[in-house]
Amino acid sequence: MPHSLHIGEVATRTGRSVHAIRWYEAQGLVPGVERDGGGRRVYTEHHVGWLDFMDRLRGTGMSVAQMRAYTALVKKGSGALDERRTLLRAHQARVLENIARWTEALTLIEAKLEFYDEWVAKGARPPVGPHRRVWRAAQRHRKGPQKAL
Amino acid sequence: MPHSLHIGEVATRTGRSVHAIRWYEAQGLVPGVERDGGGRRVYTEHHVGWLDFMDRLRGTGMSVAQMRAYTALVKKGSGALDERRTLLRAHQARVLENIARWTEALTLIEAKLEFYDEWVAKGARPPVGPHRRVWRAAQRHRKGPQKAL
DNA sequence: GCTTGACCTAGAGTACACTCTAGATTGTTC
DNA sequence: GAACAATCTAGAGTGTACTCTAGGTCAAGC
Repeated sequence: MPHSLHIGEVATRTGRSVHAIRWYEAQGLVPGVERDGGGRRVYTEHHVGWLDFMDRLRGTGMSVAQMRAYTALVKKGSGALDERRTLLRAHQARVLENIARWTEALTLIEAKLEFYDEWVAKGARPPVGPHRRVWRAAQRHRKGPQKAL
Repeated sequence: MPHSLHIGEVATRTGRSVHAIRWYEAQGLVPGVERDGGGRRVYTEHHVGWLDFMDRLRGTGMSVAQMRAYTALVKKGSGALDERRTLLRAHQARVLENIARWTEALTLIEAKLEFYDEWVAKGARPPVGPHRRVWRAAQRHRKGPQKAL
């Protein structure tokens, strides 16, 4: 007998607004939501876990459209396992790429901060030495246009 | 004598559209753009570098409003060095947080993929063992609501 | 049985960051 | 000097992901 929850509790537990949870359901991102006699949505722990996972996907830049596709595959059951794997692996690759991109940008930001620190310490703009070297090395890795996230 | 560029070349070099570059300028994100006799924007290598840096900031989730603030400080010159550092350090902290968040999500995605791999290999849904352990460990790290990016 | 709070639906509104259109001007090439 | 490409301005339109409003229903406590 799974303990059942109303939407308000789910909102508290997942840290999302009631509106957002209903909107997610309308977008096809929350399968298996039952209703009680009065027409109110009834959730279980399972839904809380699912919503948390959805947040992980969203929080790593997966679009709602892709989350919808993934959710649809999960609804299909074990027949769509391969497709589920493919979708998730594609996302994994994107996450890896993004971590790499963010890490590279971090190096640049750190170099700039060191440059500023030196500037403040010396009271004069330092020669653009190591800072600029880091920068140019980073530029070389930029093959083409980068889409923002 | 810095080689000068028109907006089209800058667009090609930075991988952004001509529209986007003009829009960035209108948003106060590109200081020091001169005009030629015919009213056309004239850029130098320096602007290309600046735009690339702006892309790094955008690509790591800095909002246009914050980029505008940073650009304004740069325009002010060495008097606003401290504020520049503060702003950039705050962004550095956000980038670090995000890398951590993405890395954590990656672990989860990997666990789910392993679970799927096992499922496919065995032909039956495996007991939710190590996969679920990783998951729960990750859940414990989630203190509260997480904003998507 | 009446108030109060949580819930319901449908749809409008918002924030952000572009992206594109229209109509005009400028510079170059034949 | 005509054609054509590239540029200009002002402003409208787009996509994404919510976020909120309006107007109503339902259930529990007094």
